[in-house]
Amino acid sequence: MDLSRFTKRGEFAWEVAPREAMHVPAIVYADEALMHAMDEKVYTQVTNVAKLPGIVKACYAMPDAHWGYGFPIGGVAAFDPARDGVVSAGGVGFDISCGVRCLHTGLHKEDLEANQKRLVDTLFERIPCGVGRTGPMRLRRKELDAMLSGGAEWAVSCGYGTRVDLERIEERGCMRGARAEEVSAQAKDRQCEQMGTLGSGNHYLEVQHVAKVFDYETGSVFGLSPGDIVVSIHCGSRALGHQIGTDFLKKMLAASAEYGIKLPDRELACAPIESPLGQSYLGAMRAGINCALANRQIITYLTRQVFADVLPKANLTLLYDVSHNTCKEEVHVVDGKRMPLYVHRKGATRALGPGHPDLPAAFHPVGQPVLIGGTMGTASYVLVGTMESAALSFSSACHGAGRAMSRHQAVRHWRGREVLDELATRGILVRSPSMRALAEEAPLAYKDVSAVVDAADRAGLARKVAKLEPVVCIKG
DNA sequence: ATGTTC
Repeated sequence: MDLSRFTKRGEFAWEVAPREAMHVPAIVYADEALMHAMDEKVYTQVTNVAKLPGIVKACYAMPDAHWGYGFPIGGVAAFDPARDGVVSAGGVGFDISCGVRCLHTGLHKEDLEANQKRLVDTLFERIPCGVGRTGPMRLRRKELDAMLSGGAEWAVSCGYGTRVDLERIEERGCMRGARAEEVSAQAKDRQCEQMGTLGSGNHYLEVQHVAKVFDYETGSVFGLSPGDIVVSIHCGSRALGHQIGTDFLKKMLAASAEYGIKLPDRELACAPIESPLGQSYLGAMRAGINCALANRQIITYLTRQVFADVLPKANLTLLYDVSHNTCKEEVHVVDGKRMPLYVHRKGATRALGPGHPDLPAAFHPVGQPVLIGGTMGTASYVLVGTMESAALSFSSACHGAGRAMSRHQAVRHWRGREVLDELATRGILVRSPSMRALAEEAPLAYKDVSAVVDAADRAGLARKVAKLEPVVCIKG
């Protein structure tokens, strides 16, 4: 990316002052090396979003930002409903409420040694993954609607976990204000057999060990010590979220003209928050959030069954479950005034600081666990939310490594079998229904997740707590 | 991300 258009604001923040139709500045958080390597499209997209009606304060890009549909992936933007602020389907993304859930196992690295192969094979056998795979249940319309209203709370009421799990899920497992009736029949039909499935692309289930702890005090509050075994699940709302995105993009494109919104890019199609279409999308999108929360809860249930068979000593309890593709109503301070805003986070993790009322009591002294998914060959990180991120990024941080190479390029560079074998020599056992998917997801097709996390840490978006390294990975 | 292109 050409840096000459940015003004440096400290070592890790780069600002574009409002120009042309921009209402607010655009700010990218990254170090100089990540800035140089960053997709040129991030500049175009982050400055385009700054032109949308009702945007407040600034449009942000996280250190892992790259080219997305309309908004960059790694983008954060907040809109004021009282000043014609908008909601955008492309600002949430197609995989509504894609997120990461991390589970303690109570096991230590040595406990795995004799069972690693059996564990990966059993997980692969029992956890449906890959394009179009169906899950362990088929929901009738009424049950599906209950799921869309209830999220993980619904899943627990069906026996997929306990109420203790809900405490450690964003929104306590249920996004309020969901409107199942705003979700199309097509979206529901596509989803009815997909609950409890991982999906494809960068989605995965990994068994990881805590390779390093940077902050022992917070690590102890999070229950993370060196050598501990954890399970991380990265997936979202499957076909349902994708269909909601497709349905509403079409409606928003037609409506943008009707509402007199001048779009800098058709992909930024949106509707005023206070309009019937804006409210309809928010209701459907919240139903999509509940679908993702329920999905991760059911996958957790399946994972617990696998551990009960393979490593019965294990006890899987939630550290936390947090999304990185949402639009949520939150109160933030802008120009010294507290106001309700609609915060879009697309490939950006909510990262609440210490004492925030939306956090469970256990996290009040330190802040929210911020779960950063890596690639199958590298590392994942657990960060903790800071007080200063409220002013820096509407309490948001990065979400992963971010792609450095397109899927198409990756397939030309590597063969899936090579990737699999190379990882196996490093002690990482991977299973996937698709060799092509493994080539697409080759670790080197991603940016260096450690550099991304360091930049987020140094910028003050969130602080490093622990580094997780994979042992076993199920990839869609 | 996605019944990997209505």
